[in-house]
Amino acid sequence: MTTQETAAPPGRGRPRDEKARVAILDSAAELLLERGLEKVSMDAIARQAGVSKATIYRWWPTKESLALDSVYRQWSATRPEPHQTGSVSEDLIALLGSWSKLATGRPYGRIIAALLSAAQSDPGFAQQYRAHFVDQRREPGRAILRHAIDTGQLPPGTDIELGLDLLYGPIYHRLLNGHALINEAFIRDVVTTVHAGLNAAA
Amino acid sequence: MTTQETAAPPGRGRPRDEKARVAILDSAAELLLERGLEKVSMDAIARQAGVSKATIYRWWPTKESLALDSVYRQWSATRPEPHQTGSVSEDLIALLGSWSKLATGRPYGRIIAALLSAAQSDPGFAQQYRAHFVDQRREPGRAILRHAIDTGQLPPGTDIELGLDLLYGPIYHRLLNGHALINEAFIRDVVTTVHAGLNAAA
Amino acid sequence: MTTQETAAPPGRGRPRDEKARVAILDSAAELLLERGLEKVSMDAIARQAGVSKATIYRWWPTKESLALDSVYRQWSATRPEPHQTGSVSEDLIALLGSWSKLATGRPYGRIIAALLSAAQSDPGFAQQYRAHFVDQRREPGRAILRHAIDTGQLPPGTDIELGLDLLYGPIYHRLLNGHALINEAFIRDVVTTVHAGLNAAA
Amino acid sequence: MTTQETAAPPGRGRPRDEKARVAILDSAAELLLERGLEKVSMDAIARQAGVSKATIYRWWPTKESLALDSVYRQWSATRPEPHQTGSVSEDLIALLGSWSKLATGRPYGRIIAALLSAAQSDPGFAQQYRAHFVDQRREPGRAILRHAIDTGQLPPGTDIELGLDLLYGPIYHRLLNGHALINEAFIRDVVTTVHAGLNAAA
DNA sequence: GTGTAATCGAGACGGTACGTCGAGTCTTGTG
DNA sequence: CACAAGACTCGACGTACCGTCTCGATTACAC
Repeated sequence: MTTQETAAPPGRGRPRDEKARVAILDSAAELLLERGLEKVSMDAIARQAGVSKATIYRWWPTKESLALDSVYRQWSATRPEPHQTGSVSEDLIALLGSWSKLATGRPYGRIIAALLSAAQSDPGFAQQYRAHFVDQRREPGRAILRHAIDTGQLPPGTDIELGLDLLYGPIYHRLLNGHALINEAFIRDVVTTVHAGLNAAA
Repeated sequence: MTTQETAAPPGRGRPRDEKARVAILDSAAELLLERGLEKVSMDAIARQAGVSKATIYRWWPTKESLALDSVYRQWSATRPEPHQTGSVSEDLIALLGSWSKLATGRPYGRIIAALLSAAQSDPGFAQQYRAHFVDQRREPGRAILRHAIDTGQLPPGTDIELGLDLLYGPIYHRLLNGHALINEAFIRDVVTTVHAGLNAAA
Repeated sequence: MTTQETAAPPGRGRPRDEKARVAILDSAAELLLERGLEKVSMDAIARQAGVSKATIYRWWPTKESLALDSVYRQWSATRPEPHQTGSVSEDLIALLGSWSKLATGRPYGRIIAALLSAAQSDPGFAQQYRAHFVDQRREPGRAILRHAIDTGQLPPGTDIELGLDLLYGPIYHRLLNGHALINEAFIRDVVTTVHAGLNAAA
Repeated sequence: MTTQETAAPPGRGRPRDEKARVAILDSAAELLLERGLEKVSMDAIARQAGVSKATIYRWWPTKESLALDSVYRQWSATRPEPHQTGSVSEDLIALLGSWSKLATGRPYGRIIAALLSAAQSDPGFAQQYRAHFVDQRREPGRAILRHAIDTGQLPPGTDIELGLDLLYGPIYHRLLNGHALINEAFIRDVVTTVHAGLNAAA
């Protein structure tokens, strides 16, 4: 689930200090939200976590990978029950609404932007980023769209990946560019329009 | 149009060296495309431009602002005539298609991502970024949508800003996340679906 | 008297601005005494003098040469009449006393030290420094010693240059090292001891 | 004996790299003698020593303090046995002669001048300079003069500090001003005259 | 008066070094 | 082994001066 090996094999030597791991992730998250990725130094994280810098580097190769794990951990902690109402629109609005609330509730936007930026020049990191943040988020949406096709709320030939981009894209767009607010009405409008469009365009 | 003041009053003192200005912008663009923002140093840009670092800092406060001007200059150079066919869909496809070709033709994506990331922590820079890259891009789209409403191709109450987010969002989403290709079919699908959705949802 | 050519041949072109020359020398002296040579920038001198930097460089090749002229001008302004009493000791005490008062009255020490330091690596400047500060100061002392030999207050074979070093050396030593005070008693002791020594050693 | 703290308590953390310390001091000395203080950059010293600039700044706050340690180290290495012959004059000539040979053997003069200059504007540095170069040098001379008083070669009331200034001052004077040579004859003349003077003036 | 020639203020320029900061590595001793 | 402490390399940062250069504007003398 995280970037690095989960642990050493059985029990050779001193075992990994779990408290240190948690302290690092928590300190990182806190500092990242407070200052943003590029304004947070590894020394600061180490100091805040009461941990040696070497200990961080033993488990995370770069600041970015630590940030990724750190934020992912926070986002995973608040995983809301995807309440299936049966209606595509309502399910999507619930899904995207709760996620957008999470994303905009604290300054995650700039961490996401920084990770996104780092991913542009590092294919390996890009893959990790997508695995944790893109795929993980798209999967429940994909399930809802699939279910919608099965129940006839969307035509059989519907391009699910296109649909997901049409749903997530606009929200990410506003999240990153900040040119307009992300509120419930916007989420509702996006879902409604895309739903209608996918039905009509078939 | 650029970041800094256009010039001092009339002619007091030695005038700004226009050749240096162009050399800086060109060198910056070249290096940025080659390596990405964070891997390009001001020293490298200065060296490449045959210019002193102080001269760069005299006119651009940060590397980011230079990158912004530099990329904007390149994008402005290739401003294609938005050929109005009269059909919303065709006009939008032409607009978004030519832009996406420009954006994906060279590794602009990572520069955009870096600028976006910088904008998250600097409101002043965010405003500049939006003025140059967001607003500038949305305006022709906005014109097309307005015209579509006038000609009855879209219902009168259509939310234009929502429409623009639905059109640009998915493309930016793929550009930045790289989880799927941006090709003509995708552009066409986005436009078609959004057009249909805006008509149906009214 | 100064470092640079006194003027252009006859009168072709705009003549040198005398007010600027004085303003530069005065501003330099003021700033030098206030901050010391290495903490004073040419820009600061130019600003203070209400003069362009180029104007300074037109007449003085380096900051050091300007400092030399500037301090020399101040020291020359207060040239006290060397009142010949007829007694070697009294004449020397008067000479060295008035000079040491001048030198210690304001922080000239650090300017002298800086000039001295600059002279170590630049033979041309060293020569100028000596001409203005060393020779100029030794000459009246030399006259007194010569007169002392003529009047029998010092033996005929007295090494005058040695005597001058024995007189000036200790004062400079305290001026530069600051390990002990330079007061009238010290001057008197130096003169008395050296006078006695030169007489006894013959 | 040096500028910085000798070490951290016992053994916490990686110990200071002794090889780096020596390499820095040696490289500094070499470059300083070659070019003089102001023409040597910290980068050059770091490069020559095969060391990072940060490592230098960790242990020496300024270039001047490094130069001081560096030169002091060299001067300490060649500490000649002060051979007591019993004669004040001979002892002093031996002492001052060997020191002046050391000081003039290589271009230490300009480094001394530069340190002296730096000391003029920084009381803390001035104190360090005096501790290393002035006091350290005066002490053996002081011992000789004290012994001379004890053995009746100098009168009981002799002002030792005055004597030291009369001895060292002229030599420093010639060293820094370069208006005349420092040779054995000069040293002998200085010592003889001062010795005679101190005896006669009492 | 009208060149002609040198001056001046303003300020941009190339260059060099500064001293600092952060990333990531390495080297100790301790648990 | 893991880990705390902390020294280390590397490379970039943004700033400060230096000394040079282009401007346009001024001020004299020579014609």
